[in-house]
Order: sequence, then structure tokens, then C-alpha cells
Amino acid sequence: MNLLLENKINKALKEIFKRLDLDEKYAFVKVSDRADLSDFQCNGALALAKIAHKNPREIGAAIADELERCDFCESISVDGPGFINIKLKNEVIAQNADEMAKDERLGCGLTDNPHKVVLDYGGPNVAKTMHVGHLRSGVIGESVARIERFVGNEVISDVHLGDWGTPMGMILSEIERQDGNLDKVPSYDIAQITEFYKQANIRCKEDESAREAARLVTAKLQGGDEQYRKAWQHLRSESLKAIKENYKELDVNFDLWWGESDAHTACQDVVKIAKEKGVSEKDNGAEIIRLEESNKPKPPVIIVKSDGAFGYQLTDIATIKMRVEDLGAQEIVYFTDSRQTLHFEQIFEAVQKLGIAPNVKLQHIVFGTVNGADGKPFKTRDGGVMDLETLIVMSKDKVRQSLPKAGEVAGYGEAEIEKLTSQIAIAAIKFQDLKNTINSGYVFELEDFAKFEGKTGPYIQYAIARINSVLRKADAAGLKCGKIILQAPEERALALKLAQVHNVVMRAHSEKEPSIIAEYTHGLAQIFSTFYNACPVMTAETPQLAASRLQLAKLTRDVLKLMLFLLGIEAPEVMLKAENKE
RNA sequence: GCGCUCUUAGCUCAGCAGGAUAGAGCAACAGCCUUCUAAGCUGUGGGUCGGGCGUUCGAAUCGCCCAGAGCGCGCCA
Repeated sequence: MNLLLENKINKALKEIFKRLDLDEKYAFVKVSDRADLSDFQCNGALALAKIAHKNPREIGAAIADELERCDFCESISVDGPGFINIKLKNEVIAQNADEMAKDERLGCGLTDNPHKVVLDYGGPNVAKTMHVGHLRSGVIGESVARIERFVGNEVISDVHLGDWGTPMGMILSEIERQDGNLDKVPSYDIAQITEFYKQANIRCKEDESAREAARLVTAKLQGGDEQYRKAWQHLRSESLKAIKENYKELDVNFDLWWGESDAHTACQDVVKIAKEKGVSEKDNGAEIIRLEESNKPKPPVIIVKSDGAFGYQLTDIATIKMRVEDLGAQEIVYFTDSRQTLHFEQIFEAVQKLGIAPNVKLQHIVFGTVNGADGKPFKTRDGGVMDLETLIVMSKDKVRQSLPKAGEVAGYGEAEIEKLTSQIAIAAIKFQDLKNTINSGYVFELEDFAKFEGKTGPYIQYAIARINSVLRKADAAGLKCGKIILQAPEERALALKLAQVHNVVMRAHSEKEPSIIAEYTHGLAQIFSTFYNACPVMTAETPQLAASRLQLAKLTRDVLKLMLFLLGIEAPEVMLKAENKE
């Protein structure tokens, strides 16, 4: 399809700037801050004036003069200190929306640099219950995976299970202590396993000898001890089962379910390379890689601990090697909270020294922690934090209250109501998280995850459901979508907002920031709701207007659905309502 | 001690390659269902953008200082 509005203006501006011999860097517009004055504004004249020590209004006027000749502008003005305000012709906006409706990608373009990207998110651990602190990495990662695929990249997502570190030794030695020995392969369920881990954790905190025992078992496990391996295998598969259920419910998906343990062989390779290249050295019995400390003090990377066990930094480095060599990764992106910032700086630098990932972009997307009411991050190790399962159950219970009971609405039995409940509850939970910018942490407010009004997932689902309803009614009446005509300000505002979709997706893609899409989606749903109230479809003044509004509504529905999809959120066909709902 | 991040409306957060009247949502208040789903819409009130200094024609945005909060800092992951 043709360029969307904003890009169309930018292209024209670029040519004008070239003609006027101005720096093209500033030849771009943004959505206007002053909707009363314009659709788009260009602040380039101000920036240029500063550099050239000229009057910004003069430069602005020169640009505006040229813009006047463009056929898409309704009006151009230079206001204030030198803002160029651009108002588009209604027909241009309408035509743009018509074209979007015809395009299967709804006007969204592809990346001009398609490549293979490995996404590392989730990061659950064996024997630890998933709690609300795990929400962000999974939910954000899933969304980024979808966005990256949508813009044309090849994506491989990997859960990177924590299954190989000292916690494994801790829990194994705790089970051994309580059961006497590990002659028989244990057959505990996930609840028992988590309980063992909790106890092991408490014991190791208090007791040095317990820590020592755990370290020993870890080294043996990694060294290939058969008994420990078998017991570990059991713990791992039981945990994985529970973890997969959690993710399935959240609609968070992975292409690979690799764990730290899968990197074991590669770990040995990396140690070998490090020694051969002279990158590492012995220090107090451990094998370490020293890092540059010029800008700030950075501790070395410990690849092999003094007891012979591999450190988790080594497994991360080895995993990079595998992703590059076995998967062909050209970009690897990690999603973890800010506490691991230093860790990734360290391993990225070590990887560079080792030369195992040449020309591969390594990126750590940092997000803030999910905090409790005390403002401090939830901790995995202290029990008592609300687990993910409970959160989901609670949100579903709230949803059920506003839905009719099974059988009350024709065609909606137990299964259908349950599915709807789940779709709405998960939308509430995921949107609550995704609407926050990645970087900032947030305080976990239980009630917020079961809220359905305002800036929430269900609000957007509701807008979609209303459009679906209109489409059904139109279909029954034989009304078809037609050419878009923009008369009412609400129609114009909606069409203008729809035109932003390409840029929104591209920004979310380049910044790896789903909240940009969440923000836009909410805004679009809002503008639609205004339109919906002011501009009836079925009772429009003329058949042409009805057909135009129907097209606008349908296009809005499609864009909203696509945006929710990119966020990893489903859009139900209808939103039923309980009879007694006030 | 060193380093990183943060402080914007009563609450939760946007805005930050400097720019025109600092925006949402929630909460509060006042309206709108015999018309496409009121999980909605319309309107009102609410902010010395942590404090100070500086750069600039112009600072929530850039720099320095101060205060407060959080996180991290070689054998936990």
C-alpha cells in the first residue's frame, strides 16, 4: 500500500529540505500536540534556526511555502516561535483509511533488515513456584516475539530453564537428608518438591555445613553422578510440567525449552577456548576471566568455581555460543529485571573477549521489578508471595461475577463461558503489565489485575465486541462496507488515529517496547468509543454514510485485534453480560 | 565505600534527540440508557514536574550539587 500519512509528509519534507539546502535530519513531523491547530507538526525550523543562528519563523515560513504546493495539505501555518502546523485534507485521510482496509497488513510495513533473533525470556526455575515476579519477563517476551515476527524477523524463543545451579544441589541434598539416601528415584509431586526447596533454602541460610553439602552435590551432579542425575531428572520433569501449565494459561509460548543444563557440553568447550586463548586465568583455585575496569570497577567472571562446578555465568556464555553456532542467531535479546544488569554487562564483555559471537547483537532489555506494597521487589526465595496460579484464579473469579451463568445465554454452555472467562481474565492481567513502560518497575496492586474499566485489557476487548455486534447487525440488514467519507470530527479523528498504526508498530519493534502498542491501542479504543457514541452506523443519515462508518468500524476492529494479538492478548467475539449487572 | 536506576495530580503511571495551554487511568463531583452491548460516553475540580544552581530566547526534558527511595558490587542464580 501507499505510505501512511505521517511518512507521506516526511517524504515530502525531505525533498523540500533538500531543495532549501537544510539538514534532512530535521525533516520529520510528529502527531500534533495541539489537535486544535493541526494534525501534524514539524519542529525542524526551531532546531535549524539554533544551528544556523537564524530566525526560526523565517525558516519555518520558507518550508511552509513549499508545503503549500503539496496536494495533501488542507492548511499550513507557522505558529508560536516557529512550529509548522500541518492540517491534512479530509479526502487524503479518508483515502488512506480505504487503502488500509484493503491491505492485509492494515498498512503496517516490514523491517528492512530481516534477521534471525533469539529471545530469552521467562527464566523459570526448577522447584520454584512461579509467582507474580515472573509475570513480566514472560508477558513482555511473548509480546516482543510476536512483534518481531510480525515485522518480518525470524524468531526463536527459549525459556532458559534454571536447572543446573547450586539450588539443584541444595534440594537434592535436602531430599537425601530426609529420605536417608537416593537409592530409589524419588517420585514427588510439584508441591512436595517446592516444599523441599523451601526447607533446603532455610537450612542453607543458617547452616554452613548444609551449604557445603549442597555445593558438593552440585559438583557431583554436574560431574555426571548417575544417582543424582536420575533424581534431578525427576525434579526437572515435574517442575517443567507445572511451568508449562502456567505458561499455557497465560498464552506465553516458547520454541525451545532449553535449560542451563543443556549448555553443559558447551560449557566445557568455552572453558577450553578460554584457556587456549589465554583469556582466563587461575585465581584462588577458580578459573576466572578478568574484565576491563577502566570506566568502572567490574568483578571478574568466574567460569569454573574452586570446587570444579560451573558457575551460572559460564552457562550463560556457553548458551550464547550454542545459540550462535547451532541456531544461527544474529541477535540475542534477554528480558530480565534490573538486578541482572551487571551480570549481562559482564558476560557480554567475556563473550567479546572469547570471540564466540562475532557480529551478533547482544542486548539486555531491563525491566523494573514487580514490587510489593513495601516498595521492595518480590523475592523468589521468601515464601508467601502470591503465586501466579492464585492471581489467575482470583481474576477469573472476578470476571465470572459479571458474566451470565452457563446456559443462561443460548449457545453459551459451561465450556464457552469458561473460555470467555479465561480470555477476559488473562487480558486483564497481561495488559496491566504491558501498559507499563518496560524500564520502570511497578507496585503490584492485587485489585488492579482484576479491574476491567478504564485503561485495561477488557476495555479494549469490549470495544472490539461492540464493533462485532454492529458488523453482525449490518450483515443481517444487508449493509456492506463502502468508501470512507469523513464529515463528523469523530470520524476524522478516528481515521487519523488509525493511520498511526505502522509507526507505532515500528517503534515498538525498534525499542522492544510493547507498552507503546498498549498505549496506542487504548487510545484508539477510546477514540472509537467516542465515535461510537456520536456516529451511529445503522441509523446514519444516508446509506453512503452508513457504509462509510461500517468500513471505519470494521477497520478499527481489525487494527485493535491485530494490536491485541501483538500484545499476546485474545479478543473474544462477544462480551456477555450478567443480567443483574448494574 | 563504589556503581546503576528512580522521584511528575490524592493513587498508579505517560511525556524527556529542549519548545506553544505538562497528559492518561483510577479515585472525587455533575450529567447521559424507549436509538448499533453503560465493562461505555460527556463535562468539572485537582500539579511550585523532589529541592537548589547553571546552560539557553526557551528546561519536566541537558549539566552540576543536595535530599530521599530502590537495586547491584569474584566463587547464589
